[in-house]
Formats: sequence, structure tokens, C-alpha cells
Amino acid sequence: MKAVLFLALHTNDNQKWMVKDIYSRINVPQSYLAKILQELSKRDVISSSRGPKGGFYLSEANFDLPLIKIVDVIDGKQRLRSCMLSIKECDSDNPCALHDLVGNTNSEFIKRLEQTTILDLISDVKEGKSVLPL
Amino acid sequence: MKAVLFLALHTNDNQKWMVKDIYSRINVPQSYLAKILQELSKRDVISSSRGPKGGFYLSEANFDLPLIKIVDVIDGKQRLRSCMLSIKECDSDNPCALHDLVGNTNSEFIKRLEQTTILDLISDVKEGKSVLPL
DNA sequence: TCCTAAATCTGATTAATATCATATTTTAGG
DNA sequence: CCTAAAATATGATATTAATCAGATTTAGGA
Repeated sequence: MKAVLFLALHTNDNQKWMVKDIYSRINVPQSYLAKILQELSKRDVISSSRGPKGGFYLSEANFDLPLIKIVDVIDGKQRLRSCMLSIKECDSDNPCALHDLVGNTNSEFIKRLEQTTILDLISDVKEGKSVLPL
Repeated sequence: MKAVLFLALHTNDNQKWMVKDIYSRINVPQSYLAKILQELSKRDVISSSRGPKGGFYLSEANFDLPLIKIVDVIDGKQRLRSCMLSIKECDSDNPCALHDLVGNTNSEFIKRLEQTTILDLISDVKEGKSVLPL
């Protein structure tokens, strides 16, 4: 998430970012960042190009992706969506003891991740409404 | 959480529960359950007595504990309460890019964990409003 | 008082995740 | 077409969390 937001904030038409120039700026270990970015790239959350002048960046399409996409790619779709007591048959018809307590607030959270795009977030940052890492 | 809810539902004045009689009923590995219950007991979330006729159970006081206590003991207080981007200075005055998106829904979640007691949850179960494990 | 059944304590093992290292592929530029 | 710079792929190591095993303490009952 930090890496994507970093790219969102610093990508421009003629600049791509290499792992070695990002990791220290967002306090993430270099090798771990590399693996994460490669995964995100493979799953089309971010973009990349190889070779000299290459690096990671966000395409127009990437900017419009909802944040949930990042979460789903990194953590898997079930992480946010499965029963907190890991009960298989848990749903609104057959709610576990925690279903309602967790459910409302959790689905609200998911909804926000679905409705908010990367672009939305960095717009806030650029308008000074929020701040980013380091 | 599953174990505590199990105890809440099955504790009565003259019955205590041993690890070996619980673990298979809630689908949790025996050794792991033992360690968890011991930790919960040490931190006064649940009660226990040693020796023959001993076991784990909930005292009156335990029943009135808010769910947040379980989470805090097992996961540590920071787990639910620290910045999602792990930014040290992140707060409402200096919000990170995700602060508002996460914050509202997260503090609502925490509030519910603080306001709901173990007793509340199992009352629902006993009234048939929700179901429990297996 | 002794035996046994239980939790407790401690350290070891296993599994999962994070991190590292390095060889391979791709591509811009000479 | 060659070279160097970048991502990519793959496997190894390190760290953390989950699980196991066994020795120790406590308490009930004969």
C-alpha cells in the first residue's frame, strides 16, 4: 500500500522508479519491496518496464483502480471476507455470534476500499488533506 | 475468541472444562488452545483451577468483560490501534492518506468491542439470534 | 499422606511469512 | 549487435507465529 501510494504520488510521464530508489523512502526492506512490486506488477495493479530507463510506475488505468484490488492481490480475497470465527456456513441467514458485530463495520470498510481509487487518495494528499510516509 | 465463547456458553456452576474436552469441539489444535487458555487465564480474561476436577471456566466477573479485552490480550493493544501505514505521527491532526478511510470504520469496530461483553454475545446465542462454532 | 488429575511453565519443533541472494530475461543506447 | 541497466524468476535463509512435548506445580479424594 505504501509503495503504491508512493508511486501514485511520484509517477510522472517521464519518470519510472527503481526498487533501490523507493525502499528507503518508505521504510520497507529492499528485497521485500522488490517481491511485492513484482507481484503487483504481474497482477496489473502497477506497471513496469525492464531494462535501462525502466522501473515501476502507474499507468492511467492503474490510477483508477480501487484500493481493494491491492488488498486482494496481496492478502487474498478471503482475508477480509471470511468469518472471523472461521465458521464455514456463517452468513446473514446463519450468523455466528460475531457476525453482526464484525459484519456491518467490516462491510462498510470493504465498501470504502471498493469505492476509493488510488487517484482519490493522492488527490487528498496533493490538496493537503492528508500526508504520506517517511 | 472461539474458546472464550465456548466457555461462556458451557460454563455452569459445577462444570469446568479441560483443554482435551474443548479443542475438538471448536476445531483448534490442542496444544495451541492450551497455550492460549493459559495466557487468557494469566491475564484474567478467563478463570481456571488446577488439579482433579479442575479446568477452565468463566467467573461472573469474566462474563462482564468487554470483547476488546480478549483482543488486546492476544494480539496486543497496538494491533487494532496503530496506523495502517505504520506512520508514527499519524493522528487526526496529521492524518495519513488512509487515516480517514480506515479510521472511522475502525474506531466504530473498536467501540463495539468495548461496548459488547461476553455475556451480551452469548445471550444472543441463547436467544437463537446467532449460532456458534463446530 | 499419597496418588492422580488437572493447569502451568519452559523449551523445542514445525509452518508460514518476510527477507535475501542470484541467475535470467528484456530493452535502451552506443 | 553489444553492453549495461533494469525487472523477473527462483530458490535459500531468517524471523515470527503456531504447534508440540514434557517436566513442574497444585489440589481433590482415598
